[in-house]
Amino acid sequence: MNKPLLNTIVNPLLSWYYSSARVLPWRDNPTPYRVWVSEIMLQQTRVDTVLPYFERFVAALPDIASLAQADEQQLLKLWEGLGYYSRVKNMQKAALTVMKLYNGKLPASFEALKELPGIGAYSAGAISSIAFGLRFPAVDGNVLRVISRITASADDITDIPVKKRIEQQVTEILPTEAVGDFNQSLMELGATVCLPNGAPRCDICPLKHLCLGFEHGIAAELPVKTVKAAKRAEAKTVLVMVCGDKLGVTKRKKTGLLAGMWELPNIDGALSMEECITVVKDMGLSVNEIQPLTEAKHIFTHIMWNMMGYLLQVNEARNDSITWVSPKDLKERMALPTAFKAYIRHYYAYLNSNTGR
DNA sequence: AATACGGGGGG
DNA sequence: CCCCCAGTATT
Repeated sequence: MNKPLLNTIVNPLLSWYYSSARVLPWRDNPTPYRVWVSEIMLQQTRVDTVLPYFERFVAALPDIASLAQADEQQLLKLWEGLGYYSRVKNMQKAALTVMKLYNGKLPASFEALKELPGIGAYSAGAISSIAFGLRFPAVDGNVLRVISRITASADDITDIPVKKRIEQQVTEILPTEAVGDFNQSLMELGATVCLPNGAPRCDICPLKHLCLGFEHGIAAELPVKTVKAAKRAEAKTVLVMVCGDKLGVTKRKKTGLLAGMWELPNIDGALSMEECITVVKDMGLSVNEIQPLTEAKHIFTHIMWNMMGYLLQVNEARNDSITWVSPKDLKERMALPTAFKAYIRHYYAYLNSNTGR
């Protein structure tokens, strides 16, 4: 029913895209591998954040074969700070499948791509259209917002059927030529002009003359989304344990939050200095000095960590659970989540204050 | 249909 | 603070 309206956006949008699109490294040389890597990195992540990660990743792992055989810690290190770490593990699983089933080349098939771990409807459509020129839609948050505004739709875009309907609407207007460019033009408009949070730049929009949301003065009110659940708060006590110039780290379990990454040893709850000393002694370590550190907060999508920390100088002892690492190894090898950044800083500050003596 | 899963940028 | 982001997998 909106097809006549939506059909009219195709040519203006493509023209605008060819004159105004940002220059991005994965657009320069859109091999299937580079498009794949970029699309996975861009899941729930802004372009500016991705740029340095993308260049470093494809330089270290230039093809699917090298990704397939990479060490997991190397993968996590390349992804360190980018978040949603299962993305890179799923990419490696997919790379192994591609080596086995498709002779090391990504299949030029929407259905086959969507079967691969980490590739859902959006990413399969993006790779299909951008890397292979196949006529499939790539409907991300940008596109849901742009289409909602153009059609003045107040439907809740968190609703699965609504999302399916918009995918269908976009499918109907996909051009036969330059389908990848068209999909990107919709996203590009959403990312640079049809901005979220009630801040669309209708003044500079190439589609304002045909946008129903603009015509009715409700573009800023759209799209409609249901609110998400509140995040829970957790108290943590983080240990910055130093032995000589080495730092004590532990590895997180294989599943769940920050799976498989290294971290500073930490205990649930806010421990007093005395409780902290007891815990560390129970780990088989002897404490020479202890000093409370500043509090820190880290906010995940669904959890908030309220952290207290202690700097401890300890003697090395028989202990299976702690790994002692040099500053160099910490920097070059260990993948640490951003949540511990505040306390890692205390470790480096400690090293600096010691070299002065 | 709801929840788990990171982190950062901008109002 | 709150919102949202070139989403996917699991329950």
